[in-house]
Amino acid sequence: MVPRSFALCLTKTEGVTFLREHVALCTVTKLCRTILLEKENDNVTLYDELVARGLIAQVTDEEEIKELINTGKATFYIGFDPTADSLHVGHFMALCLMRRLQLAGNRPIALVGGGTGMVGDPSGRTDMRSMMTMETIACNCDAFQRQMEKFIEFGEGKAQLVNNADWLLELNYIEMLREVGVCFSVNNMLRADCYKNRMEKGLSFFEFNYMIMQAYDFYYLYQHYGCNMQLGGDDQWSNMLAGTELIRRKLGKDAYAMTITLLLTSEGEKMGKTMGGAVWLDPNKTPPYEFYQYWRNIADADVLKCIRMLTFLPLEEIDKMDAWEGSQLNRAKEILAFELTKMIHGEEEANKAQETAKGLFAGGGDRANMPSTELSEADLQNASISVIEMMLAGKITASKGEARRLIEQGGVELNGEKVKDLTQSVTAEELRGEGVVIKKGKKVFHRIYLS
RNA sequence: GGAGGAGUUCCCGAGUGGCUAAAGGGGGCAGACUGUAAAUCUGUUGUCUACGACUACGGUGGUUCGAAUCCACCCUCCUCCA
Repeated sequence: MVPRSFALCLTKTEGVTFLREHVALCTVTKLCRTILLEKENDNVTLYDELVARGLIAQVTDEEEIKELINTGKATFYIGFDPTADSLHVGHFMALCLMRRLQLAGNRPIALVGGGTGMVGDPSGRTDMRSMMTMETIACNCDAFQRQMEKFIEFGEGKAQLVNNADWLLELNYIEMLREVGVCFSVNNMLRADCYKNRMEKGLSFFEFNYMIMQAYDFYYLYQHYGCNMQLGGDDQWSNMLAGTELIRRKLGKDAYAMTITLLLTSEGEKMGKTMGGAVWLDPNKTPPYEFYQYWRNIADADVLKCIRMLTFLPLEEIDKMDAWEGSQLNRAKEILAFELTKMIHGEEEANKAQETAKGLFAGGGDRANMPSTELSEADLQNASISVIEMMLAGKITASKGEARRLIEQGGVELNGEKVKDLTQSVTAEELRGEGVVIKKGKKVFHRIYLS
């Protein structure tokens, strides 16, 4: 993957979008606050709500943590490793949780792993991550910060953003060993789940240290920011325990850890993966319409779980949906897709995506917002272009061979008509204005037009 | 440091000189059936200027009319011994 410089990512339109989204989010924030207030009146505490939503996987000390977060006394951190130039839906849950906790008065610390990113977490991995350059990491960290600002309020007395490069990079090896290394038992570390599947394939000493670095982060934040709790994905459990353990040994103090249930599909796979890779939060990497469609196409078995875990809809409302069956669930998918798109891209974009989808699947419809590709005269030959060429230009297929195959199998439509001829093409005239719509399979619509 | 083993297409994994763009499975994509779901059945799954050509079995050279298959060196990983 080619690292994109952050400056490049921020186009003028994105700046506008950003503002718009931010406004939309503030509305959501207000809404959530009212919901939460209502909750409090009903004597449903934050912790209970998190449990009811199925968000909590493991905790180190349930009673203490309950007390801490319900009373807004927690200062907690979540780490994000800068492995890409955008957050994806996997991070989304963590962001939502931060927000939930922040709304209840707790102080979030978002930690970007500029330092740990230099090593890479072996958890849940069967092979070593490729090492990233310093520049890539720094650029990714910046991008993360931008995106997080949409969800969490940063500032004095509010959420804070830290980068562990600030303290990890200057550590001295020998000092580190003497200070921290003595607190870890290799025997114990090897028992950790996250290393188990690496025992077969091999685990380098380099990666083995990841856990220690993460533990050190917690230790550092505890001392410098009064951070008393760490949140993370369930796959982080061992790394997080290492942190509480280190704090106990070095400082004789208690710190807590809580893991978030990993969002898996009913097939047991990590949510948010498509053939094109992850589902990103950055509209340039995953356009709102595609984002919407991802959730719209979710399996029956996963809808309610997602609504419960990811949206801010009141629990009573969700409980009602629980009774929904069969094609009624289709409605639930629509709600899920809409709510999430609204949270990430703003209400306006969510409406657009929904209308576009409805239009397309009901036939005809509004062409303006579907994914589209603009061609120029230079793409044409003799004032026309073949369907195969257009599919390639619109990145609907990866190769001409694939496009051919699809046409042969009857999987391509042009303006609602099945394409039967491999050489079929359209003229420049037809491409002007609205252009033409190519449909691949049942769900992929793409508009091609001439500038 | 020593001994042995492995590296094949998106993944797993067959393949020991031509019949191999490479068995089988998984995954993906498409068709039928549906609810933009799942399951099932069918087809398909390197690229292209497409009855042909080109690129591919860790890397680089070599042997041969011909190499994923044989040889040399190198790289990476695994297992056992120290």
